[in-house]
Amino acid sequence: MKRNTWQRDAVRDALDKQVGFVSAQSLHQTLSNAGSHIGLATVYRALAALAGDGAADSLQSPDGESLYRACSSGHHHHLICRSCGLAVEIEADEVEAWAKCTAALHGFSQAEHVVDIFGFCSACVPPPAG
Amino acid sequence: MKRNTWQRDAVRDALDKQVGFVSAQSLHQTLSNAGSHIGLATVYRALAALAGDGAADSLQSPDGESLYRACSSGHHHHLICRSCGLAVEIEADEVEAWAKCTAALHGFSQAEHVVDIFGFCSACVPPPAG
DNA sequence: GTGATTTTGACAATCATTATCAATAAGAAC
DNA sequence: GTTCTTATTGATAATGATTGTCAAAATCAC
Repeated sequence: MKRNTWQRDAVRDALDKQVGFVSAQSLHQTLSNAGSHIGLATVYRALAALAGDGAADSLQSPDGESLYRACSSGHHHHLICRSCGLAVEIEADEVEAWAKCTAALHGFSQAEHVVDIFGFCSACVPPPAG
Repeated sequence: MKRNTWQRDAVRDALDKQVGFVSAQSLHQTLSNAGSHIGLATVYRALAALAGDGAADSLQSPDGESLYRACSSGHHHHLICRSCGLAVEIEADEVEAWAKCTAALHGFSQAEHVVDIFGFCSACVPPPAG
């Protein structure tokens, strides 16, 4: 049976307070700074559990790190600022339909899609192109 | 000045022969098995260079590994089989337009998008749904 | 409270990737 | 062809995120 622990709550709460996506490492730092003595492995486990339950979204940063964010509900996508981490949830019915259709057309089953946009938000100065 | 080496050619050739996406590690294995004494770090460098030149596509697997594939040209997306690695290049003008528009709507600049679909191709038996 | 069992946490282990740096080799100049 | 400059290689160490281990602690049912 699944048990409730203050650690899991702490992770959930901390994730809720984040504006954008955060790594497990970073969230552990945040919790530690706030005085919590939670273990790093526990943060990893809690985040994985949240993601599994659909209570959190996870994605891979371009650097290959796993990032997490409190998830409002259901399946959706994001527009993520490379600089400040700001994440905007995107309604993408259009893309959902396209993805489903494309997968089916090619005979693919159990298709999951990764659709995210990384860029610089209006508040962040983009570095010189080139 | 950029110099030509057999190592770079070997990596390019090996990548061309692959059906789907491969990791740097895996490509290095392949080359080694074929009798090549190329170094692992060199494979990483060559792949990064190819990706930088637009001669290869790279993406992150759900496990956080960087995968590479010889790239026909331009920007496109993929439908990737989790089992056999088969990758189908997808024309996604629709999604391109959507991504560009969405980023602009929210004031994002220098937007890059990640759009890939992972699933099981018709030749591969999907594991029992959990 | 008691007991069965899940969960935690410190640390070791793993794994992909990157940095280091002396040795090598490509290409230019002659 | 020889010589020189310097980009490139490769063996290995270093890094850094993530996962495994397992005894100790905490949770929930009773």
